[in-house]
Amino acid sequence: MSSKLANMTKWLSDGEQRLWRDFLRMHNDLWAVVGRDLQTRSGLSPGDFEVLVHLTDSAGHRLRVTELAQTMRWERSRLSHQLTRMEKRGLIARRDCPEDARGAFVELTPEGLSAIEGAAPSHVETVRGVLFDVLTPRQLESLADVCATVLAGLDGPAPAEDPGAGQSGSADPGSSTVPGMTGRR
Amino acid sequence: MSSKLANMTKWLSDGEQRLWRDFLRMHNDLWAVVGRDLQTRSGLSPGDFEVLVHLTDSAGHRLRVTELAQTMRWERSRLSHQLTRMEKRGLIARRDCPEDARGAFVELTPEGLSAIEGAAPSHVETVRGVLFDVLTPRQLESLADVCATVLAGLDGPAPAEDPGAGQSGSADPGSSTVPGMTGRR
DNA sequence: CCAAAGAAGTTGAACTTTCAACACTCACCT
DNA sequence: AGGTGAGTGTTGAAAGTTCAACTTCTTTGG
Repeated sequence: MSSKLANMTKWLSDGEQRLWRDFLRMHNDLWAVVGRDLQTRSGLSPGDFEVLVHLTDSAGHRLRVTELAQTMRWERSRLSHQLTRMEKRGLIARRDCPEDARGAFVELTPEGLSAIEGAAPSHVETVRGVLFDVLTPRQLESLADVCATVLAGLDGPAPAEDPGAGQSGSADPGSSTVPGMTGRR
Repeated sequence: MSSKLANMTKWLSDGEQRLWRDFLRMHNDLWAVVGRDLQTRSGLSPGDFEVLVHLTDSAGHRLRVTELAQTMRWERSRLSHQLTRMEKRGLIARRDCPEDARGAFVELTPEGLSAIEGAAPSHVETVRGVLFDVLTPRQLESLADVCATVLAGLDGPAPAEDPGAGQSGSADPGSSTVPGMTGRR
């Protein structure tokens, strides 16, 4: 038996392992704080808030369901359930789409608008408190750099196959009033 | 009197907003890849894997439930449900605790051990592929620094101003064979 | 024009996570 | 003793997520 060549794993070093755990834990704890703040101070779940953010950011405060799902990187089904719950609470409304009878618009209601306007200040404060206020400008720069690099690695690493993955222009017109999120789970 | 001081929000700048979104997206996408790999290549959920990691790391391959929950930062209830599912699949076993009749041990079974041994190589490979292979040593250093700072801020957020932010002994005996995680969700 | 393929959204069932009890045991106090 | 308060772990229901159909409409190609 030629014992070693084929499947040796290059394990993580101690430092790598610590970094990986810390990285996960950082997000975990940070997100827990932010999510709890949102929930308790505004009665919105992170999912609620994210939907409202994207609607607020969009022209006419309305979006096609699929477009919203792609922006949020949620499955359409998950979003549909979420929208049903939010519709029940009056935060959004569904509208028929004249151009494509299969489709539907999601529209921000006045209630939804005031909900996010009420939630945003405290949310921003929390985000500052856990991230922007504790890191130096240099650290923030590094973090931005790391994020960009990792995301680039995830978006375009066409390894060997899978023709249908091209996500080209990262059209993310970060715009108006309220800070954004991207889900978890 | 300065009229409008009370409730002005200091919003996020464009750059801050972009960083915040990218940060969340980075974790999101990265975690999606890692989780999917785990699930499809080993039949283990991230939760399964994390439980197994911590049991593998512990003396005697057994831990008290609360200890495990604290390490993982899961609620006891969530862990209990998770353990029930894993017990059904034979990955772990529950044992009575002689010292404290209220308590219980969770123990790694042979099946659990071989499950994680089978899963680990591919998992490590994936983690390298999305993180350690795409970042330079300098970037990794920065990231480690950022993680440490943010975590310190979350752990000991002395509400008022605290000049000497203590770096207490974060006793994390990162030890044996397998890389760790910390749960999402 | 019509059948087949495909896209948009929704739905129901299974699964996971959260939340609020619950049962049981321990530790302390008089 | 014996009562009370706290700690350990489990449970059931509600909320949220995933997965695989399914319905409806659009597009494509003969």
